[in-house]
Amino acid sequence: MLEVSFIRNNKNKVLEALEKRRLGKEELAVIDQVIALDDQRKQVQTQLDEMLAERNKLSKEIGQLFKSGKAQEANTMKAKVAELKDKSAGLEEEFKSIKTQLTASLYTIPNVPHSSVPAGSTDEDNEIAQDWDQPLPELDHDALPHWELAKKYNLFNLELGTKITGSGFPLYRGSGAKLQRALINFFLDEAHKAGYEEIIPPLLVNEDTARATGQLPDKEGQMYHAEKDDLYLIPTAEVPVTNIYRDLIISKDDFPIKLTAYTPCFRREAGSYGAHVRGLNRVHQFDKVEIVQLQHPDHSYDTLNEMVKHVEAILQKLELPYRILRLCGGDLGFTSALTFDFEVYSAAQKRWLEVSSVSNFETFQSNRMKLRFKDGKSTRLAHTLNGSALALARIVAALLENNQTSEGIKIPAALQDYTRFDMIK
RNA sequence: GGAGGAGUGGCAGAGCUGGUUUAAUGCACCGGUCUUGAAAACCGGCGUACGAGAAAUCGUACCGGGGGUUCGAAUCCCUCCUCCUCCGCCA
Repeated sequence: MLEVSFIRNNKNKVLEALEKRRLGKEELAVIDQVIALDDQRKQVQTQLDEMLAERNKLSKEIGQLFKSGKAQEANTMKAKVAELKDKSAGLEEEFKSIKTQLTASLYTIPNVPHSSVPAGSTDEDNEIAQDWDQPLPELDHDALPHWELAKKYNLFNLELGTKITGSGFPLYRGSGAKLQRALINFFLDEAHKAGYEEIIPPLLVNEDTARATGQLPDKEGQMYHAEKDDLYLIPTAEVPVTNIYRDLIISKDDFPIKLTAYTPCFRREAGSYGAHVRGLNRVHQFDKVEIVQLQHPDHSYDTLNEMVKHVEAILQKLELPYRILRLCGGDLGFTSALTFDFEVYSAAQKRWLEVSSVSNFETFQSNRMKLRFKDGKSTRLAHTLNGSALALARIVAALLENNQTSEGIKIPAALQDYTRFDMIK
């Protein structure tokens, strides 16, 4: 979330930025509410602090009086302090209530978009930052979409997933399962070569963790919730991995911190059925290798760029046609300041599929999770970034479709070391 | 799951028969003196957040989380969480 001090000092900038996100007048009004609440908070705190100081002082005196045997005087003073206590109790209530309201308001304010974020409302307004400049693959007219290929070569089975769990939980088998494992190892090795430390995090997280990265409050609907234990299944490894550094003050010299993790990801994706979500296009459980970086504010955009290049290099090795989108204000995630989406071309479906999202959250997450660093004498919030490198399900869809031949499905050269086969037959 | 023990500042570790403890002390860390340089020694500094103030500085809160008793709580009570030991179960 944004810092109140930032909102106070940059009110107009914040308002302009939020307009870029296409927020309505009501949502913009929250900025003034926040400032008003903060004014109240300060006023009440000043009064309360004075009262408590007085109480502390008198209590000490009472102690002294008892020690020197002046019980009579001490008892009169006790009554006085008791009175003071009643007043301060009321004030404390008020203070807590204001702070609760303030926090609740702050939670509704999304991140300020970076100046380079284009105006726009929907995904149609996203800017193509880097287009695919070669001809797109053209398949024979009898080319199959990946869900048909899956049946033909026995690679994954959606009906079995539905039988075991429900729709959107694919079951991979045979070469399909091997391909999945190969991709995970390939992605992890690429991250390792780029200097990321590998993490295997818990897949269930508590409320504090989900709140720190921005999944809670308000986005409960996205996550599966194990109610009995009040734990959430992670929608991305970003959540547990970034939270490693929750409530920590690190040194400036620790930057950059680079972490990677493979995890399954669970997303409820309520209410989306139809042709455009067939096969692996949109599922409730998918595998993903995530990269996370913590960086000094002065260098986070260089880091974002580096992460974009990392994802790009992987897609090139997989020989997949891809393009990079700069998300517009309306499509930008709640917590992000700047996001680049990667899409690969899936040749049988003849459409672009989102396979990665690389974002700089600046201090939005670090403020929530109190992730700071020492910069000389001052303590400052760090910048957090993350990106998918990469999400598997749709990569698999594109690989299968684009590489189908009459003899079988070709495996890209870079992956053959991992699959140990060069063709799915 | 059963029984017992424990959670204190970056770490170690006192305090826990409630009131000069504003959390002792040591280590680590930072600055200084000394030294050709370093080490050692010595001196000083050394948490976070918020508030008041031009500033110096002062104040408030925080001893696992939450609540309570009291004029006053690290210290007493309740509750939750976590860790350790033993027993049981188990990949």
